Amino acid sequence: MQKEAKIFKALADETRLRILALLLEGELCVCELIAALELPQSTTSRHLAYLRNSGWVQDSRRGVWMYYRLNESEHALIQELNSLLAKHLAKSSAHTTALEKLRHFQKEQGPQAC
Amino acid sequence: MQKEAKIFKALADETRLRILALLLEGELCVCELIAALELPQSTTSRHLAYLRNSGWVQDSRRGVWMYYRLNESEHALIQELNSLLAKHLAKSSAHTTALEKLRHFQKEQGPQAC
DNA sequence: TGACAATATCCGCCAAGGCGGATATTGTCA
DNA sequence: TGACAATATCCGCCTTGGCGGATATTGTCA
Repeated sequence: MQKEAKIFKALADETRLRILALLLEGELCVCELIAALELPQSTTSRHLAYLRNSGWVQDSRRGVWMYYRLNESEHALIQELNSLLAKHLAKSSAHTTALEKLRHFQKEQGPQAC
Repeated sequence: MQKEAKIFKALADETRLRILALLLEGELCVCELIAALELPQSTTSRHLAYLRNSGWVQDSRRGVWMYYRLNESEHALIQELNSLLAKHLAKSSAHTTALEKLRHFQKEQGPQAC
């Protein structure tokens, strides 16, 4: 049950919920997340580290860029929670405006123009 | 998304997960929870208040006894999380021993022998 | 190699919330 | 009403973790 508490702790913060909601779209680079969330770089990076440590996301480096994606091979609870998040966070206006920011950033500058 | 974060915050504590797992069995009196969890009365009561404030449980007084049960009429997310909890916490040994403690207390002293 | 860009980590500060003993509240019953 | 039992709340203490600016790390490319 300790493991489960750790998994839920990661969800007990609005910024991390927003990050997970964005990652449901697919893999994203840190600079894309910063642009979509409109948060300072250190804050964004700290939350990503938290999500990594609690088993929610995986990272992979590609040159200077770090890409984060939802962790596919983790605790079954995480997988089922992902479905719930997809269903319940998508409606949120916080999420749709973040998505717009993301699309705009991707069009204007592209991921490699970070 | 703030609402969702509040819902998940309630799950971000092992004691509260244990309480919810017990309440999946049905309505319980505070003294039964104290016996099953083997926690101080003030600690137990505080967590119950937290669960009440975050929409997870309802209470009802019956004489001197306060009974707590899962809140049926809340956010859809809570209902779906209840199913997940039932599936994922039931296996935990922390839960099965708490259940034994509960059964023992109910047999030995009964809820009104608190 | 040196400069730069992307990211991670460090730092000091602060609020939320965990703990359990002490106290207050509330309902019951003689 | 007074005593008691069940529960809630208060209190002081302490840890976790939020924040964002400053600094360290790491990879790239000329």
